[in-house]
Amino acid sequence: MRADAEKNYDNILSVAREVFTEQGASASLREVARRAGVGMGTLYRHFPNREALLEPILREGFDKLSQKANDLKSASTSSEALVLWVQEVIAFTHDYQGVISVMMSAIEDLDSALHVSCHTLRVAGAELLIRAQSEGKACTDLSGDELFDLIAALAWLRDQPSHKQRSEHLFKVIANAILIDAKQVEN
Amino acid sequence: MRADAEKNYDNILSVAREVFTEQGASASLREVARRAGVGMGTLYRHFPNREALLEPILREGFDKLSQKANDLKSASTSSEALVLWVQEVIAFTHDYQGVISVMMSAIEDLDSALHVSCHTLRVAGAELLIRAQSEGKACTDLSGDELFDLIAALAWLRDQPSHKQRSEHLFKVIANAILIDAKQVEN
DNA sequence: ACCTGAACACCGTTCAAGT
DNA sequence: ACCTGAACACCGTTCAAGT
Repeated sequence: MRADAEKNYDNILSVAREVFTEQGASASLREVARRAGVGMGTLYRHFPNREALLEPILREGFDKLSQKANDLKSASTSSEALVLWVQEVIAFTHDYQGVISVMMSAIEDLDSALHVSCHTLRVAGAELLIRAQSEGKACTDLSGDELFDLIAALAWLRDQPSHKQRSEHLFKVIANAILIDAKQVEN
Repeated sequence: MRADAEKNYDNILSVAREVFTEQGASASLREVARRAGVGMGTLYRHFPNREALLEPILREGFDKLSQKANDLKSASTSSEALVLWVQEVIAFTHDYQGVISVMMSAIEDLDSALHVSCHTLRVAGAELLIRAQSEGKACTDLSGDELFDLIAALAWLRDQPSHKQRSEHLFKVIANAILIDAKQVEN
């Protein structure tokens, strides 16, 4: 890549992170180009669509979440690790409002630029679930895909104008539904 | 209202129902005006915004759901009534993809044309919950508002491209989490 | 009273023209 | 190679002009 192109690429990306954080994952791409001081064609040359632009931004966060999953495996009990990790994922998606819908579509769409990273994230969660299940700490009546659906539903709820507090209580209700025997997730 | 105006009003409404069913709750209003054969000004005169247009359409469905809630009170046990009604609500919102987000906003926004109908619907659900709770069939650890949040989260999940089957199983997992002692919702 | 449709300010996406 | 920005086809919303 030519030096000027690389500079544009990096600049667009860092502006996009800003704009998506401020205005959510469906913010105007024109606004990104404007703030980055490049023409629309330059943006489209580097990132052919919105998902291609979200990909490097989200992947960075997803990688940290996968790392976190590994850390939790050694630092916590299997059920604690599961609960804490799910909370981390929800908190992360909340930084880019509306991104959870994009992720849910990407996971179904093999051609999406986001497909691989989203799939990888889901696998990281499934591993924590399987670990808890094998220790008899989580319902075996739940698949990794279903766990991800639950995370998505809770993340969506967290994005709604309805109170954050309710969403936290519901998180506990659902956590207690999928965990076995553990002392109840404290109120 | 003048006769020609009333005719336009009715026509716009029935076209809107069609379009929202086909393309979801955020379908193009221009498209509605086009299909109804009226100018944009006419549409805006009768319905100053999208929610005003959704209101009569949704209210009709909400009224049926409230009726259904009453019917279920006499026809079923309190826990069955609750579960069946929640399923009805989810099925209804699925007819207008994306409408659940609009409903969630409207319930927070006192000025929304949809506020009253959404609030009423939530109260109907809360009554079924309270009834089940008073008979010891549902967790007392749950408010009517939280029940509605759960319904919304499940409805959102149902709208995602991810499999319908998973969303049904998760429904059972969550139903069993909020009901007490009842024989498990069958698989 | 009520209706029409052009006008305005946005958007995503493409592509000829420039360097 | 890469960039620019006008062009195109959409959108929601408003409003002067018509009946």
